[in-house]
This record gives sequence, C-alpha cells and structure tokens, in this order.
Amino acid sequence: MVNYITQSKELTALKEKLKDLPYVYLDTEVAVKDFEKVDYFNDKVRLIQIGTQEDIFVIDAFKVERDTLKEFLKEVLESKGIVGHNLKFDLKFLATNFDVYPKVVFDTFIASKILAKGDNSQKHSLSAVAVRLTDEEVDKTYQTSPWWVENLTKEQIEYSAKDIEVLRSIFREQVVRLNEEQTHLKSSGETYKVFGVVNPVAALEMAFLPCLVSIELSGIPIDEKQLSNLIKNSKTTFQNLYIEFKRKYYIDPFSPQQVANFLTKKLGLKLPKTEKGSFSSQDVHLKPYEDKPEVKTLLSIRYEKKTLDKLEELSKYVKNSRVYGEFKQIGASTGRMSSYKPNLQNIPKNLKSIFRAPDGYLFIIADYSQIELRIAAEYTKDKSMIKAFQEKKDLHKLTASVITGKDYQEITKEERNLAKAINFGLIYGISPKSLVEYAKNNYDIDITLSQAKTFHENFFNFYPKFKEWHENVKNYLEKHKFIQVETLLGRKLIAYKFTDAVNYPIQGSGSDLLKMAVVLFYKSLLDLDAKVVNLVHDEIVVEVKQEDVDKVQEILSQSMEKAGRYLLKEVPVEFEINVSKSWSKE
DNA sequence: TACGGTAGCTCG
DNA sequence: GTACGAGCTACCGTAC
Repeated sequence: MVNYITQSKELTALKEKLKDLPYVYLDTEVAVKDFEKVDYFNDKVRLIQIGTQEDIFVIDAFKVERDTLKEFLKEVLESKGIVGHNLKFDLKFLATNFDVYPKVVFDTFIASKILAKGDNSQKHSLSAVAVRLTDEEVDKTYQTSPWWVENLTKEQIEYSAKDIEVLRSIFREQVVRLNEEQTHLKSSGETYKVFGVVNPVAALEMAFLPCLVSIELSGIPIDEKQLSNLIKNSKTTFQNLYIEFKRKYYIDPFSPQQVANFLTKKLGLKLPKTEKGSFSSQDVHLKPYEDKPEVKTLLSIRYEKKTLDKLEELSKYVKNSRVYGEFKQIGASTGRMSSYKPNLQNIPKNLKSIFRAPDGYLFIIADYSQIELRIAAEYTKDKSMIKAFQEKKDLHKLTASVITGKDYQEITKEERNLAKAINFGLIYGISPKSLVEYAKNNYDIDITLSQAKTFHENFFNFYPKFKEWHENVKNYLEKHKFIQVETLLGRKLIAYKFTDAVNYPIQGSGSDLLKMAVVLFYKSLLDLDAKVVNLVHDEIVVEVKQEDVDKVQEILSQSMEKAGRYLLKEVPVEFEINVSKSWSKE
C-alpha cells in the first residue's frame, strides 16, 4: 500500500509504525534539473520514500513542516538500518538537507558490484540489477521528471514508490547470494545484526559507505590564492614558450604528426613507432635527446601545459577554498576506489603543496609502506619474504642482493632501484622482456634481456612460494580457462588472464586493508574535530584541528595497525605518518 | 557537430 | 605468452 504523506501530523503515526523495525527501505527523489550537474549542497530533496515489508510511505518534503520532518528523519533513520540503491547519493542529500547521518546501511548497488566478481559486462543500475536478480522491471521515465513543481502527479508518486518494491526483492536475493559465498572470515558486526549478512566483504563495504559520504561532503582544502597565482604564472610561462617555439620552428608542438616529422626529418632523431605505425614522440623517448634545445623546449612546453591543465581542471571544482570531488566506492574490480570530477588520486607530486589545511588545522598524512609486497608475502606464505619483513629488512635491498649475488650491505642505490622494479613487476607476472622496458622507462636503468632472465630466475629461486603460486595459477588456467581468486578478506574475481589472476589478490587485499583502516578510524574518532579528506589506495589524508593532532594521530595509527593485524596474520604492516600544513610533506 | 577509440600523462 | 588498477585531455577518424 502506498501512503502519500503531506501533513506533519502523519509523521507521528508513522514513527510509531516503524518503531520496532530493524531496518527500512529508503529512496529519495531530488529536484535536480540537470543530472549532470547535481549540487549536493543546494539542490532540494522533494520526496523521501520509506518502505517496510508491507507498506510504502512517500513523504513530500515540500508539504510537511521542515523541522518536524528533520526531527522525524533523524530519529528514524539514524536508529535503524537503511536499505537503498546507490545510497551515497541519498545519504549526501539527507546530510545537506536535513542534517541526518544514517550509519548502518545496505546498498544494493554496492552489493551488486561485489557479486559481479569483476564481470565488467554487468551493469548495476536499479533496473539492470532487477532484471538480473528478480523478475521485476523498472521504468525510469519519471526519474528526471520535474520534481520541483508544487503538485506532483499521481504517476510521479507511484513511480517513486515502485522503486521500493523492486528494492525489496533485490535486497532479499542479494543477502542470500552474499551469504552463499564461501569465506573463511565471517562478519558479526552491524551488517550481520541488522541485515543478517555474514559476508565480510559486504560488511566492510557497507560500513565504509557512510565514511565515504563524510569524505565527499568534507572536500579537501586548497589554497585558492596560491592556486590562482600558479594558474596566472603558468599561463604566462606556457604562452611565452609556445609562441617562441612556433616562431622558431613553424610547427605546432601539440600536433603529433608535425612533431614526429620535425624530430625525425629535421633533427634526425631515431624514434620508435606506435601501434599504428607513426613515430612516437613520448617524453620517455625524447629524454635521451634533452641536450638538443628543440627537444628541451618541447618537453618544457608539455610540462607547463600539463601543469596548467591540471590546475584549471582543479579550479573548476573549488568552492569556499575546498575541492569537492567524487569517488566510486568500487571503481576497479579489485575493490579499489576511483576518483573523478576531479580525480584527486593522480595529483602530480609537485602540485600537492597547494592543498593546504585552513587556519588552525593540519593534515595528517599516513601511508602503508611497501604494502603490496607485504600482502604478496602473506598471500603466498613465502618463508623468506615473511622472515625478511618480520626482521624489518629493506625488501628491495634484499631482492637486490639475491638477484645480483652481492652482499646485502653493499647494495647500491641503483641496484636497489632495479630490485624495486623487479619486486613490483614480478608480483604481476612481468616477463623478462617487459622487465627490460620497465627498468628503462621507470628507473632509467639499462639491463640486457639475458640479465633480466637471470634476475627473473634468481628471484623465483629465492622466493620459491612465489614461483609455485604463479605456476599453479598458470596450470589451472590452462586446464580450466578461468579461475576464481580472492583477496585476504574474501573479495572475489573470476579471472581469465594470468596477470589478472595474480594481480587481483594483491591489489584487492590492499583496498580491503585501506577501507578497513578508515572504518576503524571513524569508529574511534567520537567527537574529535577530524575528518578524512582524501584516500589514495595506500594513503589516508586527514584534516584535523591543531589541538587534536596528537590524539587523532594515535587513533589513526591504531586503526591502520589493527586493520593490518586483522588481514595479515604473519607479516607485520608498517606505515609512515606525517603531520603537515600541506599535502606535500614539506 | 557528436561520439568512440587511442595515445599520452598523472597517480597508486 | 601477457606486469596491474584508475581518470582526464587532445587528437583523429567515422557517422549523422
């Protein structure tokens, strides 16, 4: 039954009706004119649909009295579980419109992504999930109908209620499927108590969701003055270089064709070909010719342009000296988040200093050290690697001594860098051939193919469980064509390629770890004036009131440590923590 | 003119 | 036999 609520007094009766329920279904309709430009701070929530197993209540936020509604929502939604689809959207609006912050949630959008196990062909809209899991269909025609008009049509009200019906069926099916997953860890937290979900990955993601809502609503502080100055200066520098270049060489430095032609014909440079057969003028291929002024200027032009573009992109998203970006909670099939509008996870190192905490505040910047190697050691149970980490050895140096046969103490910086390349590359199944390229491009180290082969071999002989792991995966794949692999928490992927199968558990466990650390951090924060403002795969950036720095730093350390101990039983985790006025550690 | 794919660069 | 995961911009060919 659908109840359309337009009068404040009806809320009292509704509150009584919902009193004993552990959770409700929730959806909202927001008066957004252009869904490309959702403004979480200014757009208005029109309808709040609350569903029980039997009934659906559609509350018209434009009709009922504001304060009564706020009080009602706070009392009801913060005291029980919430089931919804893509709840980050609804939760952000509940926060900005009504100051309401539900903490115990189940998001069918997130659940659907977890259940997909990396199948990127699956879509996760409410209607796509409904078709896949139930026999119901959803008509989205009214989603973008005018939700701001004074009197809504009967169709609009019915549409808004229909989503709740679909949500019920999806939710029930997802809980069954999530709980069917084989897992060695079982969740016993809120997600279990309220929704009956034992799946630990789902439990983590659902606990993480409200944290992510807080992160997005916080934004990250930026020094607006420094930003505009940088843009101004960078513009001038770039324009001067650009005009000078065109005047001198009569070509456009941004036309790949003209540049390639100029470099090869006029300067006689030897450049490799791209896939399509044209000459490639990538920075890395031009680096060796940096002593030529034409090349040097060209590289500078590119550098300035990149800086300028990035700064201008950032400035598009600045409001009140903060950048409000968005995250996809499961942006990669490994469970990693991705960041967009703008992407705050690929800010060039040299620009991080423009992110500055406001007066009276500081950043705490924490990142896990060599986390993927530690996870690989834990995952493979390789004795040598575990021992090295337990003894707090520098693993890159150790690998360097293993592959070169030199003494651990005598490893040079260059050898350590080479080992770094090998350590990372070999986790992901790099071939000796690619290793040569990789060492060259990323560390500017020249090795021959036969050297690479030797290093490859020495590495696998010293870390035998690594070899075994790769061989097992390879053999299994040859026989079965696909393999299900999982992270330390139990996040799953069906892999068809060797490199995916070996990469996933490592990268995926890293994302389990970071999300868990953030959840634990928020749980212990209580009323301290601190909030997470960015997450970059193995890094947590917290903005904190100056006087709370010590306490918050301690809580953050303990959270990262605890998450580490929960997921890694044999290998210790380590992390760096810095307190700084800006994101660059200074 | 709009869209999709590719190359190239940034980060982890 | 294959290093992995993202987002953003500019360019370029194709379709309308």
